[in-house]
Amino acid sequence: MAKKAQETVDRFIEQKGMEYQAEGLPRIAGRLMGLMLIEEGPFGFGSLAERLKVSRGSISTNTRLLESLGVIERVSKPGERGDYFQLSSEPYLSLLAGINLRLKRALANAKQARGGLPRSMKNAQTRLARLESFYHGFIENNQRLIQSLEGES
Amino acid sequence: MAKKAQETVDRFIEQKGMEYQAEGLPRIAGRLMGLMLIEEGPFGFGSLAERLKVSRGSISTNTRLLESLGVIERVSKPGERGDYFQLSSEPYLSLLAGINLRLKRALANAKQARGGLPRSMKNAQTRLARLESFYHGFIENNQRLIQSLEGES
DNA sequence: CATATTGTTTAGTCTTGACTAAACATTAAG
DNA sequence: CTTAATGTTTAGTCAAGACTAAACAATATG
Repeated sequence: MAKKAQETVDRFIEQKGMEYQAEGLPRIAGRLMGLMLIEEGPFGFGSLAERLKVSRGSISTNTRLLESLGVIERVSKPGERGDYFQLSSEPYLSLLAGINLRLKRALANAKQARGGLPRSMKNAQTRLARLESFYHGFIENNQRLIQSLEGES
Repeated sequence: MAKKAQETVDRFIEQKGMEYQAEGLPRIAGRLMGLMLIEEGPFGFGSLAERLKVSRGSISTNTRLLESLGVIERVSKPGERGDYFQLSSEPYLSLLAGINLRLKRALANAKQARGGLPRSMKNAQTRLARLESFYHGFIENNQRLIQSLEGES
């Protein structure tokens, strides 16, 4: 592979690591995503550990994390013993679903609170109603994006 | 205030604390947001420390964090020495702007990577293009939400 | 000036979690 | 059966950061 391409690949992997870290997720999970996005899978368990220079334990933990998020999947190769991993067919669908789940919980909390307040707390009622409307709009947006992604698959 | 209302208020504040923590932010920042959403401001610096039973240092740190996110603002009261805080007029605008900033950075990273890859890596090109399209859709959604919030203000 | 109030900064504690190395259980291969 | 391989779990280390108490600087008040 050309030197420039190799540099591009490595930089992208590290960038994804930093992006994940900025979102409060493990850096290694981000690097795994970066690798799987930019190189050809499926990837063997051991080869991931070697390639990213991390322990097998970290591969185990972080692949299971990404699996639980639905962005990668564990596959098997005929005749091969070990596990292999690859990007899910629609990684972003699962991601959006997870985001919406948390948003819906927050929305429910706000609604519950507003319901428990006396009518006299008018301003609080208004602020909570606005919060709910924001959550609602966000959730709707995501839902639309989910449908458009489902449409093109 | 009715006992039920008080319980509702307290529960909401703690819920917001947990929500913030789940997003990787300090719990106290979430509690501050919860309080300012559900009770009437502006809130004095010292009263915040007492009300939430945390140190003044924590109030200082977390109010400045929320200020930097644009969701609360520091105000002054005529004749009063201390600082007061209240929810910004449009807290969610700033929040959305911050999200879009990070998304745009990630989008730029993906574009840069795709540009640095040889044409021969066709599948990688496709995967990155899809990633970019996802980011693009998400950013557009947020932008639309921002405009609708600006419209109703 | 002396004292009190206010917000920030600093020093230190404590918890959390990311990560590694090694032990482990399971299963395949010889 | 023995050995090797594979993935998970465990024990332990390390760093990051949330939080507190106290020192601090600045300013108002008497």
